[in-house]
Amino acid sequence: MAKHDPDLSLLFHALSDPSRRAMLARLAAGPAAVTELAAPTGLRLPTVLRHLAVLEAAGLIATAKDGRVRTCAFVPAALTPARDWMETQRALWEGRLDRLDDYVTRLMKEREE
Amino acid sequence: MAKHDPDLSLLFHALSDPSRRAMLARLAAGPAAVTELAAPTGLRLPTVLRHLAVLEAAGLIATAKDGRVRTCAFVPAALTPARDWMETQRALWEGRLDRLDDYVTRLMKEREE
DNA sequence: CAGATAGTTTGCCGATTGGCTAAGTTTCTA
DNA sequence: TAGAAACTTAGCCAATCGGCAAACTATCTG
Repeated sequence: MAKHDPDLSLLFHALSDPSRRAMLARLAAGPAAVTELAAPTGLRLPTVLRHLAVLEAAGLIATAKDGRVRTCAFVPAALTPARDWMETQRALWEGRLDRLDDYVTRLMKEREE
Repeated sequence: MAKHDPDLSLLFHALSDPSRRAMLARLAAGPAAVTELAAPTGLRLPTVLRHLAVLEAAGLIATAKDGRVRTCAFVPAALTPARDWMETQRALWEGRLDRLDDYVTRLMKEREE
């Protein structure tokens, strides 16, 4: 129980840190340079760079270097696997309710006989 | 940049482990006892208990002890903050596109003059 | 060319994580 | 009531995490 869905693990892990979520939120409003992302966090550049590496490994951002400036951009499509997984859980849950419903209905019918 | 949304951090962190996701998936199909959850994972009971503690701290499951058996149940509503956060990011992103669109439109108009 | 700018790499630190074994505790059940 | 069943607690371990300072590498800009 460990090898499956490594992407999903990377994704949820990337989202589990407030600083990373803050950077993502900033990037969702438009691309930004590393220093620009670091400013509001109060974190040092090396720390920010590592957060960005985590986000990039999860596919949540894409970066490119132009001159001495690295520009980062949000990749919203990366969120869909997470959304899909949660939706699957909900569907499973609803399926369970349906089956419970069926069960109850069957019980009622049997009682009628 | 650390105090905000502690719940969201707990939530995403809880979802970032494959064993925990597997347990949640099992629970989405209906309540189960601790040993029952442990079986398919290949993990020892103490390890499973700690995973369950993480899930419960995130509000993703509720547990209750009846006799010597602890029964665990999925709490699907706990997923909504995560879903909402992702939806907010998407909305921000779309807002950005709209603004880009406005910008382009304005440029075109200026060019016409 | 001499700074200043913007990243980047390296290496350290304490805290947290995910795993285990061993040794309880509580609750059935024969 | 003796033993099995089902957790539970305590404590250990290696690996990862999130943070930092210091030193280095490019790339502008005056």
